[in-house]
Amino acid sequence: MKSEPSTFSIDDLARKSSQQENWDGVRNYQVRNMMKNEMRIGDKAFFYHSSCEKPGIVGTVTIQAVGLVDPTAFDPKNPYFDPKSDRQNPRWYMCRVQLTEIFNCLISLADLRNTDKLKNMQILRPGNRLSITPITAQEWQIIHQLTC
DNA sequence: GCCAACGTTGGC
DNA sequence: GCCAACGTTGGC
Repeated sequence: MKSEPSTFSIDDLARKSSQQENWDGVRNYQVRNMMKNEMRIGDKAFFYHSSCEKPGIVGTVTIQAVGLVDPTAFDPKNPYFDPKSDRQNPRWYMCRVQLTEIFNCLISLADLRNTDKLKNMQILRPGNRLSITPITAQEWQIIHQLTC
């Protein structure tokens, strides 16, 4: 799960007293469908910092809730406001994540690219623009072996 | 700031 | 349903 650390970093998540946060503001249909239909409570995800000086994986989260209506779409003052979504017929959904691990060191994008067994990961494909992408159990294990 | 690689929009 | 134009993402 990608987030721009200037908007919401893993440290921001750690500062929450509950160490939980709604993953709101997603305005992409494929990603919405993942949060609405494919994610399951208890699923684990890597937290990835994107569009920053050192892009890469900084820790892991556990999914606490799935398929929640995203209320930011209803608020005209919210940057993620979408007039085409209304409470009777919501267009956008979110999930809720809980902080699980913060890695001692970053697993950089270069580290991921340099790992042969990860070369088919969706996030490494050219033009990948989805803020959430599925990974396999094997990829989960291999990435954990890159931690220090 | 550049640019590739998308996704979205809207006219037809 | 097609497709051009436009907007966004995100690494570099």
